[in-house]
Amino acid sequence: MSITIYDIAEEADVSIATVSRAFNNHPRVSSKTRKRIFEIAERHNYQPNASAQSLARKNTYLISAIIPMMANYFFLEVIRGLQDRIFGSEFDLTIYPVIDPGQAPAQLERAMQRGRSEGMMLFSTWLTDDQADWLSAFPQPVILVDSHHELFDSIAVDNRKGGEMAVTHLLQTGFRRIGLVTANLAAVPARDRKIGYKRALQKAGIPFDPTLVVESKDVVVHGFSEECGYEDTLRLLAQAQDIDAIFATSDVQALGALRAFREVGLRCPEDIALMGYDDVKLAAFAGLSTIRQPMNTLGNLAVEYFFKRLEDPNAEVTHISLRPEVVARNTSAKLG
Amino acid sequence: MSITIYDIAEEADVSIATVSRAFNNHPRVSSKTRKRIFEIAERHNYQPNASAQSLARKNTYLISAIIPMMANYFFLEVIRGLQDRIFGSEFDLTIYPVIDPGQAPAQLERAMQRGRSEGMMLFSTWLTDDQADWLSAFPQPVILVDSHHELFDSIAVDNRKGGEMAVTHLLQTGFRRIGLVTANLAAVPARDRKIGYKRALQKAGIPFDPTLVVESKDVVVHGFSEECGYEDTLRLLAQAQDIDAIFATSDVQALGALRAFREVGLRCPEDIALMGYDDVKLAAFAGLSTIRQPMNTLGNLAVEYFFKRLEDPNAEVTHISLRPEVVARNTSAKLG
DNA sequence: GTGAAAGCGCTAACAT
DNA sequence: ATGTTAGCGCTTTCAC
Repeated sequence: MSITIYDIAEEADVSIATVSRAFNNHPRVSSKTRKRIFEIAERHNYQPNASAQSLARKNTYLISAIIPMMANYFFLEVIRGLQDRIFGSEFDLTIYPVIDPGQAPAQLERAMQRGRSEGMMLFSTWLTDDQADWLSAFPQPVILVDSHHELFDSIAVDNRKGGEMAVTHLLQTGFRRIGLVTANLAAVPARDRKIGYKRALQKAGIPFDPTLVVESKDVVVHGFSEECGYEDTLRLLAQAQDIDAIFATSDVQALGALRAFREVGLRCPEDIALMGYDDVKLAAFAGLSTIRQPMNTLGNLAVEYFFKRLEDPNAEVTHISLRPEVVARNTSAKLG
Repeated sequence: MSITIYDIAEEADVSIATVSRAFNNHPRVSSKTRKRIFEIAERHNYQPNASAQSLARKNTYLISAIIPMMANYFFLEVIRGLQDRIFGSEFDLTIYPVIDPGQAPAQLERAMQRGRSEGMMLFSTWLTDDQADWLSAFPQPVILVDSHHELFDSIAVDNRKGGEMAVTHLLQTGFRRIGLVTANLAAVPARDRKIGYKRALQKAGIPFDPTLVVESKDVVVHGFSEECGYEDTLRLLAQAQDIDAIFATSDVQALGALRAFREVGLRCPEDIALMGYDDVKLAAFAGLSTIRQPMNTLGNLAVEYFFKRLEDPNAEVTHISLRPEVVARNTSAKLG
């Protein structure tokens, strides 16, 4: 088999304890033997066996992140935030990707297995109470990112506020008949953004008009796609009267809306304004006004709270709600 | 501490061996005791310790994938391909993200540590010979994806062919003075695509004109960015005579080119045509003609060859070269 | 400063 | 069908 601590010990004519100490930078190893050990290890390309270390130490120095990868750009930025904060620590990040929602439970189970990692960060996944109970039975920390449940520390962006900000921005720019192209309301973020939409109208004293709202019935990606945005926008345009602006619950949907506009010959923002949500790279390119989520911060804080929880498992549960930000570009520009 | 196989054994009044067998679906456990064991395990929320299992089995059932995450959309699709093929197997995928190229060596070392995984798939990373030697000293399989080195199995897309196809497409559509906006030639894919560019010209009997070429000097992302594409295109337009088309070595650069066109008042494709490379989502939205890489297939094959190598470590090294595909959209449309 | 030895939690012969 | 036992490769007391 592979070379072990025993082989090194034998060749260096010391005990395995000394070899182990040398590798763990234990102070009480004479620099002479330390040097000899390293030299031999180097020569044999020796590396400690991670499983054996974990077993003996009862520690893996690994953090699992479970990330649904449908929201392509969003999670990339979040991962960047994770890495920034983790790099330089003793810890290492491993990502369990979830492509199809059906894979989530299996990945959860794997990530939580004892001896795999110290705990996990779960992204953009809404837990049922059953799942939450199951998870909370584990001793390892679980941090929720971009979602919420009372049992776990969570870091999320305030979607209601974000929805409200989007619509308020449109109102302040001078638009009045504002439509909503929303993803499937089975998705909590969509639901929250819609609540924000209504709240903004209410604050402005504008009555809610259901003919100005279309909801995606898609269940695969919950309507968070260009195609859905395109179709739903066409539906909305067909049914709505005097509409002069649209708030779409994501940037990709908004891009679909833009395509729909082009197709029916509407200029944006001259004939109809548009707000997206997320601020993905595409948005800047398309000149799309949108609501930016602090994705890097999300990642940073996730690691932060993970470490906190690791230190003090009994600390009170913390919920952080970050504020999104309006990014005004072309599609919501004031006219004249 | 946490509950172990011993606790279960004691409570079920059997030996640990029986408990182990029950969990590993060994046939020779009476269904009565099996049931009892499961019941007790369930009650205590028992899970085997992964480190202990790996140590005893000498097997982790884990595959490491090292993925540089700068090329945002590309790797997403590849991961999808990986997952598709891996899901349902005994194996599990863990991703070691590389955000900053400087993190790569550390991640490599971690992923290759014995007891961590069965081996790794390394994405879009060109190995120096020293690195390759170092890696090849490990017994674990290493599969190269989107890059190439003679020592390892590799799966890549033929970038020379792709470059040639892009330019040939432009020529066939009727363009003659074709410029090249290339990423830093330190990046092997850029180099290969440029070779393709030259080859296409040569086959068409058109002499190579260096004033039609600009290369990014960026070293961070090697010029694969919208900003670089924008600036380099402006440079090219300033120096080139009678240019009627541009081939950019990536879609993001091409988007930058599009912005540059708008800025100097050039219509595309009426005044100048454009080809990108990759076929990211943005490309379809922008109506950008481009070269599509079979990203899903790349992921699928990576797993395929990983398993093959695991089965037969001494099999001959395989190099697969996939063919890209022309996607003709608006920016290379024939006029009139 | 170094060694001996007892685990860590599990698997897998080898018995019975 | 089940138990005994010897590892797997390492860490960590406790001696000296």
